[in-house]
Amino acid sequence: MGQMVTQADVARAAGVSRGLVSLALNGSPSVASSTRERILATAEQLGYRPNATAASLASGRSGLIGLLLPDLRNPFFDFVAHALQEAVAQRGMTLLVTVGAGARASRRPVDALLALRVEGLVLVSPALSDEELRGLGEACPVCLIGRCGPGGRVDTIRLDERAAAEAVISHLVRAGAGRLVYVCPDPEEDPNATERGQALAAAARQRGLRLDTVVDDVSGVPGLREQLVLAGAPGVVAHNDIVALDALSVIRSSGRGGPSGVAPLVSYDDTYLASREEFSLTSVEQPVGTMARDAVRFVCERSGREGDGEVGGARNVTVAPVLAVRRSSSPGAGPSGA
Amino acid sequence: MGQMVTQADVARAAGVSRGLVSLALNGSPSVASSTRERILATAEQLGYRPNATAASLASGRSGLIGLLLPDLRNPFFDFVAHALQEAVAQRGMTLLVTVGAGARASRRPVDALLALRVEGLVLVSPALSDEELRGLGEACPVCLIGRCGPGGRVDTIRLDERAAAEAVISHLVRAGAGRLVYVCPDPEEDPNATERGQALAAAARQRGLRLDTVVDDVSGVPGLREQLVLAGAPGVVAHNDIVALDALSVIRSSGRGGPSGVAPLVSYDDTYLASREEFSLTSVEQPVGTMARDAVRFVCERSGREGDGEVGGARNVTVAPVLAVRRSSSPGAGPSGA
DNA sequence: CTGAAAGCGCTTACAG
DNA sequence: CTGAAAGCGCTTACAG
Repeated sequence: MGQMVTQADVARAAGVSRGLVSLALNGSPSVASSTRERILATAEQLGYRPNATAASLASGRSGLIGLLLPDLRNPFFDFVAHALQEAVAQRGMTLLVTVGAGARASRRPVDALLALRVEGLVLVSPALSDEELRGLGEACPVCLIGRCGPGGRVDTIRLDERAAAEAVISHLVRAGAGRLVYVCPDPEEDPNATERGQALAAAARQRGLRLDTVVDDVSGVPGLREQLVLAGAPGVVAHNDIVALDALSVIRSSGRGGPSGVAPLVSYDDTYLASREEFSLTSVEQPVGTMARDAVRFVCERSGREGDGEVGGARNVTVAPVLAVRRSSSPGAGPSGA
Repeated sequence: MGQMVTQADVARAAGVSRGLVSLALNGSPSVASSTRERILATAEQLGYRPNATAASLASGRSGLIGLLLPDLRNPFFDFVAHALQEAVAQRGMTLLVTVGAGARASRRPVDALLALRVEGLVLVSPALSDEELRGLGEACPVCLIGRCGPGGRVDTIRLDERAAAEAVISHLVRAGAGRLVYVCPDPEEDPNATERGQALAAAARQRGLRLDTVVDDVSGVPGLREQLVLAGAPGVVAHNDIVALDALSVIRSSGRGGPSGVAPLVSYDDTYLASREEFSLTSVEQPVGTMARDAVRFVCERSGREGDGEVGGARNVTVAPVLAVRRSSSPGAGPSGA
């Protein structure tokens, strides 16, 4: 695209040195405001566009924070991205998003981010191994959201799974569930499924209840259908709102003796899908804003951009769940959508 | 994060010159394979990580393609991002995603991308003015998806709105609609709403049918509810699948005399939401794969990376719609979800 | 097949 | 308050 105009061009046109242009453009207080004005006007007029790669190379800081998302289909990630965007923009930095699910597909985007010398990396439910994550943590400040900590220098922020499981199960028991079914995606896709399943199993066991796990895959949730025909309606826990939609349609279509589902359902993430009238899903809400702010702060502290002194080992923060109760867990009220 | 190891470090350790390391790392054929092996091994062992910003500065090409998405909530954007990702990866380039809806919120992410010297910019339904877009087109190869062309050097790829409107309206007429309602988001948010509305209005007018437009905002779609109580069920056109969900719940909840909605509904984008059993939306499908491939090719041609010679003025490509017919437009069959 | 050298556009001490 | 200069890590003709 033609030749880009550089600070040198601006300096020449404004009759000052190259260094001064840089200072003026970056708002250094040690530039006379009259000079600054003139330089800015010249830059504007010449159509000067800053070159962030050159600045990054020279200054040693890119002002970039990288985000890896498994996909862009789950509205929960929209929450997360927006919240991070805000925390990042507030620091005058830029958020770069890349997408990759699974270990293989995550590697390339992450490497690209590292090559751009991001000052921090936020990974949401990454499918990378603990060992790989620790390795990343040595190369760059890393904070995980929604995945348990691999150790090393990697910080993590996640839901208190134990408390969430407790809240979910006790709610379902109150709704009349005598046994439980956990519907989760392929654990390869969401590494957190294993941990969540264990927390739920522990909470169920404590009450002497049985918990079965079924996987939601491309063929739907045949396992759930089988569970529903057994005696006694189970309480159903969906790993997230997306999975919950699949579970919900199985529940509704297998409703024994009535137009409404009989099995109470609870899911996680509390996205807009959960609050939609036709689903009205009881769902575990996470304080995404806080999580995002902490994540950005953590990586900035590790990069030396903020805070004082060295950050030592991994920080593992856990946030309290809030159960947003809706109709899916009180089938008596009957779902709408009919 | 400690000091990163550079090519100079690798050169020293391997006992070769700095230039040779660069050539070896980039797979230049003019490096003896034995030498290359040794250099690669040394780099690996030292934990060398390429610095893309330095490479970009030195070579004059970043290998980056920027994508601006309005949000990450609409599953259609997941399609688009994945398809672009594929086309970009195939060229060994990297896709950088940023998010911003509205003119104001789009500016910063776009500037950040430009500062990183992306070799091309793909903007999905951008809310920027024609003038701004033409300006961008002077600074960088730009391709718009789903928005009409601003002229200048900006290429565009979009649905053939005339053909789509024709297909949608004739389908609704066959489904018994005697008048029409178009449900769209705030045109500030999706600049394509205006154009789509006009295409629909033209198609309706040609049949002597009336088309009213109602806006879907935070308060829901009160306008649609009013329309539905008027005499004669209208055919409803939703601007996209997200809007369609809102429209659908209004239609279902206002069903006069039966459990199923009476107004046939058609939407655009054909995302997974449309194909879900409980919605079963008739929706206009777009060939996203082709669109993405073309978009990447267009910007690469303009950047001089591909093709021969200069690309002149704007190329405006239009793609044929395909109507995926489902139950929402044949209310007689009755929606599920009961 | 290999090396020495210039330069990409910027930032930043260091002198004045 | 301003300027001259070194250097960030890499790529790439240009010689050998």
